[in-house]
Amino acid sequence: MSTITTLHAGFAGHVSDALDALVAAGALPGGLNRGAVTVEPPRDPSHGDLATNAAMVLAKPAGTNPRALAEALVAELVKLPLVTEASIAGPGFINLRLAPGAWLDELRAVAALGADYGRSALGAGTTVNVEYVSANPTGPMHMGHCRGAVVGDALASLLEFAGHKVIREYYVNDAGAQVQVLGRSAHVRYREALGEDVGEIPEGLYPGDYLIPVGQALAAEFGDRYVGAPEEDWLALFRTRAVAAMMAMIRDDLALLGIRFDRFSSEAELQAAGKPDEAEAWLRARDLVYDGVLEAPKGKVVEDWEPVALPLFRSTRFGDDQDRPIRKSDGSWTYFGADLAYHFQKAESADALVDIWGADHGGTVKRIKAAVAAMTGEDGHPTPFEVKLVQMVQLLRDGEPVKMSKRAGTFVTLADVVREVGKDVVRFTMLTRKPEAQMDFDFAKVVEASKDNPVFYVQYAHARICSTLRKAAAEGFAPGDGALDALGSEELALVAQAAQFPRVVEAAAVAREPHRIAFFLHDLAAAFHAYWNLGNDRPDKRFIVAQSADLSAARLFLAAQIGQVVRNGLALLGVEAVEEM
RNA sequence: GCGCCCGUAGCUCAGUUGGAUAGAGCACGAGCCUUCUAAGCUUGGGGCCGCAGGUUCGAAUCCUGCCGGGCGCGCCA
Repeated sequence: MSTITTLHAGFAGHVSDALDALVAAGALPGGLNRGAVTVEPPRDPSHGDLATNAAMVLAKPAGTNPRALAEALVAELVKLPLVTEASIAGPGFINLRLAPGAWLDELRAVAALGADYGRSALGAGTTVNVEYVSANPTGPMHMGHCRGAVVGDALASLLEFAGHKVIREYYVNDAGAQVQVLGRSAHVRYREALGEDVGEIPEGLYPGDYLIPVGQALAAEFGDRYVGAPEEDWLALFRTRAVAAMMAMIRDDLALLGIRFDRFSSEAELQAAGKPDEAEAWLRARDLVYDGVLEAPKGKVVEDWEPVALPLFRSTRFGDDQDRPIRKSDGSWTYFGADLAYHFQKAESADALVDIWGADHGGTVKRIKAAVAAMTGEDGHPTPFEVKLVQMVQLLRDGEPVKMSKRAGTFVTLADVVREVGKDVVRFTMLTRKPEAQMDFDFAKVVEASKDNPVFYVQYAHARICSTLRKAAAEGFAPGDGALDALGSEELALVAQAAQFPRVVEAAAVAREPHRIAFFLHDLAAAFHAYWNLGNDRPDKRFIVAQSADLSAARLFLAAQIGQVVRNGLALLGVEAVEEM
């Protein structure tokens, strides 16, 4: 790993050093918590290049006033060679102006670090398990799964880039009633493959054509052996084969989006290995599971409701509204009972857990958080666990909602959408909104090649850079950092914009919000396009200035590094940085 | 009835986790192509940050209560 320090990280350190100097001089008490101290660019660039709130947040605990502390801090900060001015503003902000050399150093850092520019050690090598998609293995992926898939995958990449080890995990729900239905559906297709006229697929089974090849494969393998046989002879077998086929199909769908998982965990295997039993025993020993009577459901009338004694997990002790059953009255595991054990299993090999769920599962967040808290928190340090809910995506075509019905077979598959608009468009679009907000996905708009469409806008910036570098090479100019002093304030402003990337990566990783990268890229692309257009009216502001090899080399070096930052950002989102459009 | 999420320009949305005069795109008005890609840029108007309190040096951001929208509320998955 390189020892190059990026600009923002460097100045965070400088402010910290200045505070240490004040402590050493007796001007500030030691041991203050500096967690709230920030060093970041001010919202209004006219205030300077960097601002810190250190004096304001430390004044009160230090027993002094912000102004006095700021003055002492300024006296330290002006000693830094790259600081040209340090001033106090407003309630006690300290604004710093930096020498051009600070930005030029950053530009060299981008070049030196290349694809690693923006990579952070923030995660300190701790392992984060990110579970996402986890679509039921009963059919192809549809658009309802898409957003969670993209958000989860981008988040995983982001956390890796921010210094975590990441496990990308898919939980295969291959143990519930729905896979029994899948097995029966496969049996119908199996009989059909053997020549039987099965007519309409019966109500309650999966009617999709995607099970036809599964039936054919079963027919080829087993002949007519299971045609008239009782269900207990074939259901487990057919279910297993059908699930395997569905998972193969889902992997193909995911591959279209460029998504791959490190681990597929099977609910059926989890149960076969006795994990839920172990969890129950462990919880019972601590009186966290007891036999109790479940309350009747609220908010709607259930006619056949009968109070029954069930093993309940005391989730109310950890903030849930109600204790939750882990087994059904027939003794089999509820989804929650197995999921609880599953999360405990995940926590054994990770320092933190993140689940990406659809908003329709929001009602079960409290119980699973309660379970993780109960099972990992005995030592007082529960495994950090977050559930990110992604809201549903409304599909539109020219402003009209696309009607979807599983029964009518008109649901929109992920594969169809990716084929129609492309992986990059799907991925970027899904990341241009914070996940917890509802979004529309209009086929007409997302393929539009204009600035209305952020995907093309960002890719266009990268393509322009590549095109410029190609043209320069053809004319005998090459990027070089030998005369970077030739760069002026407009160029340095562009560097300042790009230099935010490492900060944005860290902030996005901490917040688990990959969409921030997408917005950063849009802003950077806008800054680049604006700079580019200076050359329309003023040939002396173009990247290639025929009269000056030095200036051209410096500007091309700048262009190349902006391109590098765009590439690094797009890589996190899993979007291709096209070189030509 | 309860829980979770959302409410910011006419529309679609950001807002650096409590910072300075709240931003961008679309739409509307006015400009910029014998060009390194105009798939772009410049510029103008447009705001009770849902409402009301509270917390503090300081609130779109945190707390409480309302209002409006979405999702969910068997032993389903």
